[in-house]
Amino acid sequence: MSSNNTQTQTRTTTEQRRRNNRQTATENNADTAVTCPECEGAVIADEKQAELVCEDCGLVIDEDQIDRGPEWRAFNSTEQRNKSRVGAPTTNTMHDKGLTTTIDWRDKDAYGRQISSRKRQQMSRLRTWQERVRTKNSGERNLKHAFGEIDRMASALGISDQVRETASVVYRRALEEDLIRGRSIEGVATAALYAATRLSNAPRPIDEFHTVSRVEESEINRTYLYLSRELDLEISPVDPKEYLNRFINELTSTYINPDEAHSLERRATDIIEEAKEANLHSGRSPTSIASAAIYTASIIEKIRFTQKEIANATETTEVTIRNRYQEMLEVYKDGKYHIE
DNA sequence: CATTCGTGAAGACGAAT
DNA sequence: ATTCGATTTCACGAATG
Repeated sequence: MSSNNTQTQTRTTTEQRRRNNRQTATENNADTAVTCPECEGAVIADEKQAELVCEDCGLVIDEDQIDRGPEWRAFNSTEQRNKSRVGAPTTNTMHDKGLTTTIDWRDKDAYGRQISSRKRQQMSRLRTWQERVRTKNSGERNLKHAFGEIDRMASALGISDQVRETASVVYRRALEEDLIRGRSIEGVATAALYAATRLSNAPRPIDEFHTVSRVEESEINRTYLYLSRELDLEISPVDPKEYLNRFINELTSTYINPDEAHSLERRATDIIEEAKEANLHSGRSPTSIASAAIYTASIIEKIRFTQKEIANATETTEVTIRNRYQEMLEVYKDGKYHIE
């Protein structure tokens, strides 16, 4: 809150100063009125087209001027009120875009004179607080950026608000524990979102995140492991059943009716249970188990899908399905289900 | 012809050293 | 830090229907 205030104040004062400057500038212009070299008529400045034009004969005196005036378009209600966006140019090279004040470390005044010890002490205190405000701002900015990313990715992947919330909490904790240093904001944001889906028992295969996040898959994984270790996130291994819903929806929405989808899912759930009994799941990737179970279910239920179709819908490959589904079928045959 | 099946090479990962 | 073993993926060709 208070940091926000400081910032807006800084901005307003800069703005006012600019505005004053601008006023004196136009006054100066009026004093040294230009006349047209052709007809001696008055020259008017067309700021919109960045031209100096003679009012009488239309001669263009000077063009391609830079328009230093305020922008008169309004982008939000605040801007609409002041109809102005002037201020110091911002830079991305500084974490606060250079909008905060910087206090020199030298104990000199503006004329280079040594300042009194009392002033020196005051300056020292000011520097301390300035640094506090600045770093607080930096953290806030970091969060803002990260939350923006999280929101964007979550929208793209259709992840629920509740999971986003969790992701934000994870990210905030990471920031507080200084785990971001040396890592990209986007990387940590992605990892936090991935962790959140795991924490909320709504896991997504990690490569889905890669499609929306510019960050390499390996980095997402690395950062995720780091976060979960450092933050003691208690994340249980993914149950392949968690994937069934999504995968089957993905697979069936265009092909078959909801009833068939349901029986497919029930059967696949059954198969996974059996497979777990037989310890077929340990060491294998949960997505493999899920997709192989779906393929097996599709055979049993006689709702055939090709391995290729399932592989596409489940972020695995046909080969992996092949390698898994036969042993699943074996186990399942010896269990409740008997096929001819 | 599409689908399924099998294989070897290569990469990633975890556990062990 | 390296090594080893299991898993997954890729690219390919053969078998099947």
